[in-house]
Amino acid sequence: MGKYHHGDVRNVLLQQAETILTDEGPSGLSLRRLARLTGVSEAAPYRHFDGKDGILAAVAIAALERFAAQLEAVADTTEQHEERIMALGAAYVRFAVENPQHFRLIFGRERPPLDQYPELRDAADNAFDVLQRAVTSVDRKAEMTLAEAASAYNRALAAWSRAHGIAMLVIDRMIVPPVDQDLSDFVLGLLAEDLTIPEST
Amino acid sequence: MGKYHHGDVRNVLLQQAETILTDEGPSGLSLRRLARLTGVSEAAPYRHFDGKDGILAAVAIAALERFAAQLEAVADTTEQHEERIMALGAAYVRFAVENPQHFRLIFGRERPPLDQYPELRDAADNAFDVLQRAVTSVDRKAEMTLAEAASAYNRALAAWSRAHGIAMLVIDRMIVPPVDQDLSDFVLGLLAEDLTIPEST
DNA sequence: CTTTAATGTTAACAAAGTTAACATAAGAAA
DNA sequence: TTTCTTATGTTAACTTTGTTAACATTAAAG
Repeated sequence: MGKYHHGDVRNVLLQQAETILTDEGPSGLSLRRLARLTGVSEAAPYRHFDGKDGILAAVAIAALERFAAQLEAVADTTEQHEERIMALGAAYVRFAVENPQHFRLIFGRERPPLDQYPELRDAADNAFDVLQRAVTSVDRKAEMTLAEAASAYNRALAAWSRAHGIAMLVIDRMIVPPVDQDLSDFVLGLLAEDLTIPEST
Repeated sequence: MGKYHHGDVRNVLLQQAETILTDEGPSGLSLRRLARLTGVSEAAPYRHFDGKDGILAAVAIAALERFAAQLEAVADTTEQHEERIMALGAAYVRFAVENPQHFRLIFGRERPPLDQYPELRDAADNAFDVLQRAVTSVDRKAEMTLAEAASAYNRALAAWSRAHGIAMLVIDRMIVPPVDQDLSDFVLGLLAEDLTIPEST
């Protein structure tokens, strides 16, 4: 009975972990259950990953790479600067809504410690670099004064935190986007919203 | 030996749970450890709470009440509408920074299900009502047209999500507030930041 | 004083993460 | 080919946790 060495267990485990995580989130992912579902012994995953955090890190890295790629695609296809900021915000929220568990894994407390998984740290840094480059228009940085650069950085933080807040509140169902409106339009509306007091007529 | 009935175990448990949660977060709070630290048998907490979720719910309710009280205090002492929105945002972030674990408990996945703890749901509803009332200036609602009311609601969502995003990214250390600046000033700066493109000089 | 409800206790169970000890397969070295 | 080593699996154990059941004691109601 060739139960030993059934091929690339590592990838099958990762794939299965991806499925479980999508359905039940990081805390619902049990290594033992994962092993059983994969049809392998309960200790087998430890041959391929550094325990549970190791698997979560691997899934998080893959998620961050998809996230970064989607953001970059949007940034690359949007010429106008302001428009690009908005489009990035919408893409950011869209990723969160379409991949809530992955989004939570990327940002939440279940994320393995960055300093123990250098590749995870790199993946995270890269994704946020994409954001920041796109928002601060790095291609013009050479011409910027210090004050301009500082202002650009603040604008990046503002844009990021707005998108992040919307994403979080939506996936936590504290905010329910209107069903009769496109998600992007809803997000763009919130991003563009101006908090200064409207003129009293 | 009067080991039985040492007084109000419930409150001692709650207090101890509060301490543990502050240090280690909801997932670090183990019922058994809590019982041991409290000097009571490991099953005793079940006499006073509906399991782990019950304790978390109790802590979350208390936290939400403090949260709401702090927001309300700020809302009440700020006259000007725009200024009030900003001040609320700063207070929102301040609570998160000063009580990161409680903030996470209120919003995160470890929060017990609202539909199983009606008091928790009430506490949450109340806190967000305080926010929304303050932002939409409910005292003028009678004079509003439908369009104005919709716009006010959108402004409330925008303000909320901005504060929430800053709060989350700061407590997750994705954003590190400048050490040489007051936290509120930093937050107010981000809230006021305008994403429209700056004039090219 | 008796009865009962509240509150504690100990003991057990299942599930999870993890590690150790052992088994087998595959490939390198002889 | 035969042997040695490494990678990969397996089983079995240990610890911690959440939870419940069965039993004990106290406080209060009747």
